[in-house]
Amino acid sequence: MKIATWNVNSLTARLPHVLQWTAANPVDLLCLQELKLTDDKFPHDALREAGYAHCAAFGQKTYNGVAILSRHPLQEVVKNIEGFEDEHARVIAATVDTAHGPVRVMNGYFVNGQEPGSEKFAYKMAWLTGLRAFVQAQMARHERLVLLGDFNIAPEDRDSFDPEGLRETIHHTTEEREHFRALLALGLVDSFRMFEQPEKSFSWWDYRMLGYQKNRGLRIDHILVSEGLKPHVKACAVDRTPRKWEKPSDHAPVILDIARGA
DNA sequence: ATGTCGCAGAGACTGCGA
Repeated sequence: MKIATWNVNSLTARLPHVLQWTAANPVDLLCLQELKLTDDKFPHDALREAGYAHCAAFGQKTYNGVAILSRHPLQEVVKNIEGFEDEHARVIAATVDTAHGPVRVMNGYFVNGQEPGSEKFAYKMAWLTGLRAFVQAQMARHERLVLLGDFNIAPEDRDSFDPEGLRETIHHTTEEREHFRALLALGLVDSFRMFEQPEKSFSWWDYRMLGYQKNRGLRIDHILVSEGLKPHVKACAVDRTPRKWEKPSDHAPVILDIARGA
């Protein structure tokens, strides 16, 4: 079974990319962030034709918005963080049945935070604290759990094209990295780091300054798996292919491969 | 230091968020 995450930076603008990518990569679940559309505009028909008959969407106008596209039925859909009031649509969770039992999938568009010291950074910290409590509660109920999405955190120096020059700037601060480690401390594993990866592997590149062409990127899109799921993980990789297409999202998809049966 | 996007509400560009 394959599960992917992709910040599409507007599903309206990127629907052709999603259809082209899923045609070549028919993953079982595709978790999207930054839909930038309301639920009444969600393209259910086009996605059903692409094989995703079971979509759970949580959108809003202009900003944010997340969705889980699935080839299999979804159960127990939850929107946003239980116990944390939020005006933004940033989290959607659902359960999918697999050959080795149910898997809980939590898809998040984490707060960007703009700049350390800003109000938006304070919101990012509060949001991360709220998310952690919610993930902990979900983990208590779901042994096999995936937390994935656009974390807007580069966890380590090797996840940034310029760790020295960008030290303690947004995505790189000690506080953000401590939040990331606190999520791992709940019993989650960064599936990407379970495997050998190319040097300078990133998932996001700025549209400006030829960021992609110069590989000036960050690894901020992650797939964390619970200990109960870890033995079944076969692979995790970034697919840079759609970042090279015309009018791309600034993010590339990350794909997790989980063994069937087991 | 921002040379890029996408969106909204205007008003044929500007501001915002990333």
